[in-house]
Amino acid sequence: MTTKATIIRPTPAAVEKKCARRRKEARPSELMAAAIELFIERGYAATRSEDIAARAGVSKATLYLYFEDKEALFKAVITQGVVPILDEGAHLIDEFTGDSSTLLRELLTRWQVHFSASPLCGIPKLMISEARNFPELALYHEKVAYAHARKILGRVIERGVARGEFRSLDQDAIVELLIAPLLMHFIWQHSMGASGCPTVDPTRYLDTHLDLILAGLATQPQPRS
Amino acid sequence: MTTKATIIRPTPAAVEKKCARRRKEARPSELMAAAIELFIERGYAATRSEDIAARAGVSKATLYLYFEDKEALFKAVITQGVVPILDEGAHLIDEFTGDSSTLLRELLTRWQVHFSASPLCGIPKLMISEARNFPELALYHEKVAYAHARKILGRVIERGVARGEFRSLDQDAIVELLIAPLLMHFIWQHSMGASGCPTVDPTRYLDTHLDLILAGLATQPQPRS
DNA sequence: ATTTATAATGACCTGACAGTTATTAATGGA
DNA sequence: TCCATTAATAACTGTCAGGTCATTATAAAT
Repeated sequence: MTTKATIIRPTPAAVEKKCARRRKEARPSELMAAAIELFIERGYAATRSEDIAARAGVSKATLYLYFEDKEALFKAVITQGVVPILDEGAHLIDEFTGDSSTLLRELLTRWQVHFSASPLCGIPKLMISEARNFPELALYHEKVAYAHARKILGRVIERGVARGEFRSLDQDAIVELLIAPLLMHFIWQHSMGASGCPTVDPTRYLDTHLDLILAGLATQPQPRS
Repeated sequence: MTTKATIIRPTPAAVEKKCARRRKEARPSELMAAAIELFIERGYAATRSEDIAARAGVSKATLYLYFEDKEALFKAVITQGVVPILDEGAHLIDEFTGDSSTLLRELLTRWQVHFSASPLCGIPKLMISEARNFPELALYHEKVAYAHARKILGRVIERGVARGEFRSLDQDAIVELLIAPLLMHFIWQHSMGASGCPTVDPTRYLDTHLDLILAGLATQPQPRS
C-alpha cells in the first residue's frame, strides 16, 4: 500500500507532451470537426466540452486525453481551420495574364464560392467574437490569415496600378474596402442571418460590389449601364 | 412560527411588475451604463453580474431589484442603446438641397464621427456575437436599428437616381455595400483591434471608401486624381 | 494463455457564478 | 419620537460545467 505522498504524479509538461503526441493520430480530427461546428453554432463559452465529445462519439474524458483543456482545443481548431485559407488563392495571381479588373473579379468570386461551401466561413464571426478574450490567438489569426489575404489583394492592386488600369489611391484602405463586404457577409450569415434576419443574395451582392468598386478603381471611364 | 407551506411567495409576474416600475427610476441607468461597458468589453457570457453591480457601485442583490435576470438586463441595454441611433441622421436628408454625392458623403461622415465618439459603436460587435444565442433580440435590433439605417441610405440613393446623379444598380445591394465597411470598421475596432491587431486610420479609410463608391455610383465620369 | 501497455470511460470533485433570502439601514409621515 | 414602508446588502444556495482519477476494455507481444 503506497502512501499518497509517494505517488509520482506526471508534471504538467509531461501531460502536454503526451497530448501533443496523441494529437497526431486520427481521433483528434473528429473532435476538432465536432468542436468547430459547435463553436461556430453556439460560440466558445456556450459550448460544453461534453457536447463536443458527444458529437464526436466519445466521452468527455477522452477529449482531455488529446487536448490539455478547452482553450487548447479552441486554439487548435482555429489554427487548423486557417491553414486551408492560405493554400487557396495565391496560385491564381501568378499565372494570370488578362487585365487586373478581371483578375480581381475572378479572385473575389472564387473566394466567396469556396468559403461559402465550407464551414470555414464561420470562422471570421467566431474570431471576431472571441478576439478580445484570446488576444494571442487574435494576433496569430491576423498574422496568418487576414494579413495574408491582404497581401494577395495588395499585389493585384499594385499590378493594376502598374499596368495603368487602376487609379493610385490609398492602397491599404482599398484592400480593406475590398475585403470588408465579403467578410461582413460571412459574419452576417453566421450571426443575424442565423437568427432569421433577412440576408441579401450573395451573388447579387458580390456582383454589385465588383461593379461599384471596379468602376471606382478604373482610370478610364467604363461603359455604363 | 409559520410553516414553510404557508409562506405567501410573490408570483413571478408580480416580481416583474415591481422590476418594471423600479426601472423608471435613476438607479437602473447607472447599472445599464456599467452593463454596456462590460458587455462590450468582455461579452455577455464572460461578464459576471457581480462585476456589473460593482462598477455601478451597488451590490449584486440590488441589480436583481431592478432587473429580473441577466438576460433582461442585456435586452434592456441593447434596446436602450439602439434608440439614440435612430434619432441621428434622418434630419439631415430632408433639409439638404445640394447634390446627392455630397449628401451621402456628409451623412456617412457624420455617422462615423458620431458613433466613434460614443460607446455605442461597440454594439454592432456585441450584437453580432450574441445574435445566435438571442434570436428575438437580434430580430428586434435588426428591425429598429439596421433596417432603419438602410431605409435612410435607400432614400439617398433613390434621390440620386431620380436626379440623374447615380446609376441605377441593385439598390438593396448598394445600401449594404455602403454600410458594410463602416460596420466592419466598428466591429474590427472592438474585436481584433482591441487585441493589438493593426487597424487602419478611420478617416483615410472612410475617405477612400467614399472616393471609390461615389466614383462607382456616378453616371458622369468624375474628375480623376 | 498470460502479461504488458495503451485507449477509453463513468463517476467524481471543485470552483464559479446566477439568483434568493433573511436582515439591516434609510426614509418619511403622524 | 415612534412606527411603517421601502431600499440595500451580506451571506447563502443550487446548479452547472471544466477538469481529474480509479477502473475497465482492448490490443500487442512473447
